[in-house]
Amino acid sequence: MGRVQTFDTAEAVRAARAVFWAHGYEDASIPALEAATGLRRSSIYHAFGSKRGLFDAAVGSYLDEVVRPRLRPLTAERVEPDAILDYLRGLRGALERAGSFASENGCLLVNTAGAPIAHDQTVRKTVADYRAELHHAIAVGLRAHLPDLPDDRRDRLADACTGLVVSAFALTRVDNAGALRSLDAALDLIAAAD
Amino acid sequence: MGRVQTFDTAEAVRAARAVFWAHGYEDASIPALEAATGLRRSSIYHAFGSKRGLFDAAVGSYLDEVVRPRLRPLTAERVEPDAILDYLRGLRGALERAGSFASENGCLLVNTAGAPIAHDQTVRKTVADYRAELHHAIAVGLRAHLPDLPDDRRDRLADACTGLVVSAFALTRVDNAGALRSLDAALDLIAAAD
DNA sequence: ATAGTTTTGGAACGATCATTTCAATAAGGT
DNA sequence: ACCTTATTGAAATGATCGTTCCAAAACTAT
Repeated sequence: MGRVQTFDTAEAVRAARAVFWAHGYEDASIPALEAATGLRRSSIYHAFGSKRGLFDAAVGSYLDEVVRPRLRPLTAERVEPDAILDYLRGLRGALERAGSFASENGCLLVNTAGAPIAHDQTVRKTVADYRAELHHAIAVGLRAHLPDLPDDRRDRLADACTGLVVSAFALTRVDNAGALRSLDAALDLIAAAD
Repeated sequence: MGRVQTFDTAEAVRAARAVFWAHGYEDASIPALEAATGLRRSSIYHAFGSKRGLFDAAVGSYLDEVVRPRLRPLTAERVEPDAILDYLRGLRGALERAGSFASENGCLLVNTAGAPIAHDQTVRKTVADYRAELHHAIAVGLRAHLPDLPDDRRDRLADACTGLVVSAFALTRVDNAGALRSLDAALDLIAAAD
């Protein structure tokens, strides 16, 4: 055994994640990634192989540390009846804070969906899987909130809520007020289904 | 008067528009724009000043030739009761055709919303205005379809439909089926409000 | 035809991009 | 303390980026 890695991989990926999140894959330059992670090119290439490798790691970290923790109350063993409302309100709160990272940058994966790198097959699948995961969590949350709603109606309501969450993410950077209206519309739909 | 411009400006802008639409602002290279328009750099820079100038022209052309024609039946003097349904179904039809330009590339402005260039103030406003225009047209269409619906309820329904249209555009490149579900959810909401 | 003006082709610009290379450095394991 | 192996710093690679420049070509107006 020789020298051991001095930096924390997860920490470096988190730092890179923020850069990709804010600037997108193509505009996240190696110098910017160096500055954010505190690593030199050589270390980055040694640890992740390529810019793309680092991006993939960042996406994995985003799913594990950002997306899924937020979704957990909706997918846990026992789901509280108001978990879906808490989720949407929590998201609204995050997007509401003017100048916050979330309100300025939305969702890493939704941004990616419209970016050039989305022509890549693997990336497409990642984003599509993310949408499915989001939809599933929302559907489970709706079942706990509205146990008497027929399955097909609940699934349609989940489609609407999922779409509205996606649109809030897609819009927030450019039209924060519009993004909040999307989330309010989702909360309204759920209230109306009671 | 000297030599007159040999190419058709509107035609060149249309060609450039397709490049920006498919690849995004930052990944639309000058060589690609030259190839698409059939113009040399010098002509492009002479006519539009910069890549950004060409992009702005492309966005204007997109609004005038793509967005507003589609929205016209919703904003005309007389609005047919089913105009809003026709709009959503027409959009669905366009996104449904696998491999079509629309299904592969969504909306130029929604893609732009998540791209790096969206940090530019002017671009932000353009996209926000677009969303407002879309929302207004949808609200007018809903008024013709559901004249008895109270104003506040109609406005909320318009928020939901607008958001779902945006999410369909945001998703289609990466998850076409998910995009269609968003539009179906919008059609469902309108049907349920009858 | 000629003069005057604009467009155009082609080459060159400096800047920045992602990636590679390699020697110097650092830190286990023995 | 030594040897081995991995990490790191720094410089260089070739490619491509958006932009500029200028002389040659093209066309209108007189």
